[in-house]
Amino acid sequence: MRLTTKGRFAVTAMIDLALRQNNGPVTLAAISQRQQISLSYLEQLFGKLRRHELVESTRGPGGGYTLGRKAAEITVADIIVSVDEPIDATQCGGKENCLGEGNRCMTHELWAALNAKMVDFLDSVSLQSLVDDQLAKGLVVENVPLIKRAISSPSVVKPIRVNAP
Amino acid sequence: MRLTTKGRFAVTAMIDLALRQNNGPVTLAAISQRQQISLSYLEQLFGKLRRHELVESTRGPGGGYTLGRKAAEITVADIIVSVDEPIDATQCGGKENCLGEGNRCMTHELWAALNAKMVDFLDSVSLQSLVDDQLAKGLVVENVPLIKRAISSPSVVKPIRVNAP
DNA sequence: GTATACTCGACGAAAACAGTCGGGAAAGCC
DNA sequence: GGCTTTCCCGACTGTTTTCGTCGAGTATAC
Repeated sequence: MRLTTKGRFAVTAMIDLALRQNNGPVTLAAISQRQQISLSYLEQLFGKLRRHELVESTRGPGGGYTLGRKAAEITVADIIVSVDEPIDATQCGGKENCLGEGNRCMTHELWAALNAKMVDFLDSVSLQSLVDDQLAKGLVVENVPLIKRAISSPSVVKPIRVNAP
Repeated sequence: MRLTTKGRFAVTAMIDLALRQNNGPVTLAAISQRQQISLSYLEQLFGKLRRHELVESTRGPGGGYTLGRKAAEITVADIIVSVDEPIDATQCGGKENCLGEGNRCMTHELWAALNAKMVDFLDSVSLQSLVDDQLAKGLVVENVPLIKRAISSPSVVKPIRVNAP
């Protein structure tokens, strides 16, 4: 289990998605704008999330991403493991006799206990609980009118691909 | 809160230290050998741990490191924070108006909840509890006689020098 | 004095991170 | 069909962090 800003981006984006998907699919461009994450980087992360079936995609106009399961059934551990590839933490590769000596790799053993504790913990935190935390804090999810068949509006917010420096 | 292999090394080394310090100070050379961590890298990590007063050092022959407090009073969060400098996780630097708009930085808010949960959790895991886990698992802290010493010896085990140039 | 062991700073290769770019492919709308 | 929207994918680049080395220095014990 590793935890970097990469995992933070993924978790943050997933909370954003969970908060807004009732209006239909959410585009990465919108998340990119709100969370100030590079669109292309989000694409990479969501590619992994999709392959792990945490989100589903819809192409074409009005498309975007939705959660693959209910928010209550997605855990933080799911998200972090999806984007931070496993790369098994033990340098011995799971073998028992890491050192030729009778002494097996102790590092493996010592770390395993804490690692298990952490995975258990992060697996006990659901995406829904984080969403609830936000709502309880009084966060207002403004219903940005996401009308599918809007009259041809003159004010076209064109999401550009390149983010501001 | 960040969690990388660096933190893992530090935690592992601290468990190793806690398991063996009853015989007196433990040298980094011994930890390096047992845990397969580069001696110089350990020196860097323990420099930080010492500056955070998690360990104490004793110079000279028979010297080494001992815990700065009782193992029960050292938490995993203490260790990880010591080696992984803070580098506050929010790109807004804690400011409220990250974006010029009325919308304050949402990323900060969304992440804060989980971050707090994790810090709380890691702060609830003491070094002692990890040590107990190991002992419960039947780990034998053999007093591996790294050198043959005379029967009448001081209470200090002298490990051999590992990295002879 | 000498061996031990911590202390400190500078340096460097390799990996991961964060972001970029360019092109595709499916879907909806005219 | 053509057009736009949006996801999809692989390759590329620059920066930061990891991980480790080296060399010199200081305190302590014998």
